[in-house]
Amino acid sequence: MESLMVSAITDQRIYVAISVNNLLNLVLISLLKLVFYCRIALPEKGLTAKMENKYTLRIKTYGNGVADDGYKWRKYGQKSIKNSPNPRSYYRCTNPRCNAKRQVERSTEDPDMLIITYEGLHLHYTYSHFLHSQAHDLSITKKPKTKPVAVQPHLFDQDQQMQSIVLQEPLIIRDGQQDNLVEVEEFGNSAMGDEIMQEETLYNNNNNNNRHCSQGLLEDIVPLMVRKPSSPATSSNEPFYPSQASSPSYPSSLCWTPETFHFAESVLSGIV
DNA sequence: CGTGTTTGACCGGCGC
DNA sequence: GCGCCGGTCAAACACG
Repeated sequence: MESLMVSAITDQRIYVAISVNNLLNLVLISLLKLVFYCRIALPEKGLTAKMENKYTLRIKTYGNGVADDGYKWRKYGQKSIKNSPNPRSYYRCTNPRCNAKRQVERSTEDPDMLIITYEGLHLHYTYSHFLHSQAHDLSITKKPKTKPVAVQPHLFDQDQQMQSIVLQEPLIIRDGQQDNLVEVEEFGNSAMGDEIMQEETLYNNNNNNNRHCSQGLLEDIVPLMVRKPSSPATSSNEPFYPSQASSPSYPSSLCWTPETFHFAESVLSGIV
């Protein structure tokens, strides 16, 4: 089983396929620009209806491994694909209530690039989210032995788009007509390769004076892997279990300081 | 023993 | 109808 050597990552690129054809999406893109200095590329047209609930992440990694996205996946197949030297692995969410799937494939052009295709919606929080809410005791450093219980997501009643967001789906906001490819390139990312203990140490060190360092708005709309690409992503079956008590408090390389937030707020107010 | 991976077999869609 | 190909199944196996 592969394990991601996140410590080797110095320049992580995350490509996120999302829909951008409404104001909310534009706001999101603006946020991404602000936080990640991301470059935004318009998509190629012609994505079919088949792509509904299907979206692709392209993740630049250094070393072998599959980035963890906070969900727990079970591999159920692997196939060699025609005209591709790299096999494609098929994963299914281990939550029995969840029909989410993903395919992981190494890019033919760039061996360091992983192409992760998500399909379906998660009907639960990420495990990291769950554990955030569960881990009142900061001394928790081990994986829980019991399987995490699915938590009912807070669904917005009328808006499927918002369901995707709240469910912490990979970054996607869908309006059904036009998909854009957003390339998120994070510069100077630090704190790579943290072990959980190191995370905890970081947390404890920053706990008092860095509480303001919440991820704020992005917390709810950017998936774990995007929010926190420096998370100690392990193999796909060993999800990242942060030791922090609550997600807004844990230290992240994508620290969302009040200054950043106010800056973004002002920019966004300009947009809106 | 429980959980997850591996891998060959099987199935269904699609093009010819 | 046939063959190709991608996706899935499930038994065997590995591992902690």
